[in-house]
Amino acid sequence: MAATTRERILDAALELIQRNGFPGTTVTAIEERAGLSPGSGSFYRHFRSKEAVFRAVFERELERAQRHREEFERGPVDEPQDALTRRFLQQLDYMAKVGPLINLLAREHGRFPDLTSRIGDALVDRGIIEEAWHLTRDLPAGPGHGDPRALLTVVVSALSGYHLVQEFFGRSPADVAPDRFAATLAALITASTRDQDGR
Amino acid sequence: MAATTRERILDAALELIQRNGFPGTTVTAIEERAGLSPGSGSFYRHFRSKEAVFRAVFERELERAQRHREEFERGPVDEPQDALTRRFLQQLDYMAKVGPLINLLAREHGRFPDLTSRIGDALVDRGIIEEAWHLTRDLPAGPGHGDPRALLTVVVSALSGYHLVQEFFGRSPADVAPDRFAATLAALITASTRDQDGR
DNA sequence: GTCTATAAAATGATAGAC
DNA sequence: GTCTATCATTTTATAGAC
Repeated sequence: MAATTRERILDAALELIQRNGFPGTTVTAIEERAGLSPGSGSFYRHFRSKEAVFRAVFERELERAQRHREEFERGPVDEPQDALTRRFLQQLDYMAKVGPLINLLAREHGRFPDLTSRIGDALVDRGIIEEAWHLTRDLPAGPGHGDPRALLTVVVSALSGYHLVQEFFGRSPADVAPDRFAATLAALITASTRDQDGR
Repeated sequence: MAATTRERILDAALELIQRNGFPGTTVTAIEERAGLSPGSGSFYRHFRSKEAVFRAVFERELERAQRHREEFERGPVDEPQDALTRRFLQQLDYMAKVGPLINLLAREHGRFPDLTSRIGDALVDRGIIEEAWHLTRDLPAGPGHGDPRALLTVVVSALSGYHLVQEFFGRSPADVAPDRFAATLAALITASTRDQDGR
């Protein structure tokens, strides 16, 4: 443990920026939450500026996201029918773990465009690629649907939307729990695929 | 036309708060964008405080959202097969129209909890109810799926997610256009429903 | 590495002339 | 209803003692 001051500052900045945004977070508040004397300027022994700490927070969260994704990719997903459901639940779990990064994005997209596009690569694009991989593996005959790419878009949109609605409003659309949501999404995919297979 | 100063201030505040958030928007910047002398304080002849103008902006956007929804509900949706696709495209269009409100939410949820829950009622809950209504009407035998409520959650999540990803990153997941997305989502629903009907 | 003290700028808000 | 001028406060950031 033994968190260094630098780490406590990063924790404090992440927490506060998630809640209040970048302009809404003062250096004084960060110092206070990090256990430093508020207004003392001790912050500046560790970071050059407020923007510098934001970028450092961002980098740390992006690395965490990479690590979560790696352990996620090693997870066992080999069963035939329920594989999709479990896969979707894992994706939701992953989104919850990288929630801080998504919150930073939701608040500050536009302020630091360079960072925004890097989140896009890390979350959405890698999410798409990985989902494509698992869909082709988990479905009996692969995605037999007419437009596999659009199918991916639907899946990624549904997972993202479910997470974000929960994040913004504190509850899911229609108050349906994650497992119920995931099972229904999986059922839609498999039913449609079977249908298109011409059974 | 002939926008009053009050309306120009509301426009300026909406624009700036969407981009920079509430704490990131200064009264001076609002004045400048509204054609007033920046830093003059003329703003305060029209609004008591920065919070007051935020609330006024919010109310105006909420009223606009209600109006958009009313004309939306009067739209003709009576064809059998493509009705769902067109319905989903209308929903996406509606989300684009109430985009400002969604942006205010994404940025400032948590700062004004009373306003957040009102957006939730107006957008998500009314969206759910209306979607339920149209699903039961547009599908041949009604939603034959095993869990109609979870199906609604999937639909609303997918539509919300598609919109928000586009909002945050400037492009849809996997770069699939709205009509392709809507058609695929509709195909999923109808295929699944037929399947459950036991044909 | 943290503190006190403080500089320099920005910001929310007000007073009063026109 | 808008302007100039201004105030009080907050905020970013620095200097120097310990």
